[in-house]
Amino acid sequence: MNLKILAKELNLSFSTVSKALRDSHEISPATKQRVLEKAKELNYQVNPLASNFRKQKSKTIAVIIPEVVNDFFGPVINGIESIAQEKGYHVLIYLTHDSMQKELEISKLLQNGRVDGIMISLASQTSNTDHLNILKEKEIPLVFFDRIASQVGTPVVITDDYHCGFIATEHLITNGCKHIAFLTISENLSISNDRKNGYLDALKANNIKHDQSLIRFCNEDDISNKDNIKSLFSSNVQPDGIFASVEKLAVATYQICEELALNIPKDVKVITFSNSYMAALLNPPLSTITHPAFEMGRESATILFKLIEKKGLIRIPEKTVLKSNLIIRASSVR
Amino acid sequence: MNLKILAKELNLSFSTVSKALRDSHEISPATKQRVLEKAKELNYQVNPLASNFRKQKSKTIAVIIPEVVNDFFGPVINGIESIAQEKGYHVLIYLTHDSMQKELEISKLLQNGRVDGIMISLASQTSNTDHLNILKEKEIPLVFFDRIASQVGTPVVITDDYHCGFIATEHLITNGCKHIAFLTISENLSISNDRKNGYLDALKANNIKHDQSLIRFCNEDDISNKDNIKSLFSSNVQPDGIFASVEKLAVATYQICEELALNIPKDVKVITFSNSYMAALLNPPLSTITHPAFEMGRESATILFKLIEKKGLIRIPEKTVLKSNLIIRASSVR
DNA sequence: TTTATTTACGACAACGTTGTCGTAAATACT
DNA sequence: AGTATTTACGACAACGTTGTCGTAAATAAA
Repeated sequence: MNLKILAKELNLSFSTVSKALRDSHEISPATKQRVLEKAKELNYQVNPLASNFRKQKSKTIAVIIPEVVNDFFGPVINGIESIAQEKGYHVLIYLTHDSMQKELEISKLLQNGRVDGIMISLASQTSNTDHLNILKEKEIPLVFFDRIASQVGTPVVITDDYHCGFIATEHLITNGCKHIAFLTISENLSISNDRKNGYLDALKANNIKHDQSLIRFCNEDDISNKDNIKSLFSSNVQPDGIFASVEKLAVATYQICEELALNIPKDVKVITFSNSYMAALLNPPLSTITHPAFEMGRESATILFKLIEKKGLIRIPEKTVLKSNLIIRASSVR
Repeated sequence: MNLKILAKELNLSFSTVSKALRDSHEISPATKQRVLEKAKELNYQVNPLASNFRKQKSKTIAVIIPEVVNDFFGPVINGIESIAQEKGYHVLIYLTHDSMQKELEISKLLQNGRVDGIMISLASQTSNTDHLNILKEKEIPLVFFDRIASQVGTPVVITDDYHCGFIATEHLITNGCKHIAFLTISENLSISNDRKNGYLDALKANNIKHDQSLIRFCNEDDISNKDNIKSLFSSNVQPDGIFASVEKLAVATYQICEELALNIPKDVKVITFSNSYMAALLNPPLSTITHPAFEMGRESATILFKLIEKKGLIRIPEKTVLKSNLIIRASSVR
């Protein structure tokens, strides 16, 4: 089933049929009608491979993320997909598992017209962005969200991580914490650094001397992370507050506290970045800074499609900042 | 940059270059070497749109799922992606949001060669499978996982839902429950029915009369679900055990119990199907039946690729059953 | 009526690749 | 030496669509 067969059935040239199907003004309404009916009758659908090739457009976007087992990236994909579906685009998913090498390989796959645009949230191991600069040079529409690389010079969508780092820390201080530990996952990641800077500035603003040993870098390995956190409690300055920059570190903290028979929030208060709806059901209910993940997906997809459609080369704001939500629960109040 | 330009640079015909790049036996090692070097130098990469079109293969598979914000479908995608990446395939994601209409539209998009194969987990609203039979008739490789439609006659990958329904119910009975409510989400879904049948048979095997009012069908609306669950406790037969077939219903149950000042597990015991790693941290820790989600993704992707590659038309087992895990925690023991 | 313009369609050339086929030259077999 | 076979490459025709261009016929303008 293709245009030629359909055209033969209709006694029309296949270019006429093609134009009729795409509602070209060159074709009379009567002919369009005939063509459309016959197409429906024979269940004709354009061959997307041929069409994409001819137009050198794939009607597809790529989403590159570190992982998908996660209450943040899930809703982000959801948001992206909702916009893509509206626009008639298809969504490819690529996982980096926080590896720069994987991210590099994936970028290479996307250099050659396979997709019309790319949305990416960086791997935590990504320390340079040459591979992304190449995409930018090839003029492939590119949008960063959450874990961004602003130096590439494409639109970015983020949350107010610095501010949230600041107010979450201040919240702990207000609730009596003097020794607040900060658990983070990467020295490369924009979000980690923004959150950390918010934390540091909040300490400074409240005249609390910052203790480098209270900042702990964690990784993918749950066991070593737990050891890392546990060692906090056997050091000179016992923390009375823990600020986790990602959910899994808060969960690890809960487990360590259980193990060490430390009461949350009496002995140590906990707050974390997290999008889990189950935080409220934990024992005790966990205070969180919650991202507008779905909106972030929608917002960044919307920007990407503006880039793709380039309606008269609109200027797109370089940076879009969405507001996160501080949700105070029992784990962080006295 | 394309084959023609590359060929001109090398003083070779473009078909020779094409063959050299694909390591054809028709080309001498020396020439291959030359071509490969030049290709690298000029950073030549095949145009995937042209190549896909010519070969009528997209090197892409589609994954159709109800939602992605979920501790089950996340790891499934992860598993699928890990196999796809190995095989050099790309992964398209489509969300149905449990709507049959969306599922139908998506299937239509995939009828025409856009993908080389499809993996699907049915929408809860899907009540007939004509749209999937069409895909099957068009001989597009198709694999169902978890929420299957066995009548389509393609390979399916599932867990032992009936058995888990049985043993989870029996576990509650062993712990003293006499009136066990079953919370489910759909009358169409294979998994719901399998789980329910396990539940019913366990009751029968233990000589407990089954009370139809203890089976509650829930939907997408959290508020009406809560009302539904709440009404359980104001009926004649107060349940002393709740078996939720999906996590969100267990969470709703926790909230209702909080509201009604019912103690879990003293007043009512709770067990649920769930893949959340946070179940252990709830108050009280929640007993779960946990699926091997990652393995299910890998297993079904592996089967799909066998179908795609059809190495000598291998026979593929119609049904693959993976074992789920019953994890007993405080919420269900006396 | 003559000339300009619009309408409605067909012919045809891409898009970049892949695979089949043809064929000189080189090598192997009688 | 003559014939058969292999090797290594080039020519070329697809794949199905889209968009440009050309052109009869129909309509409008003069």
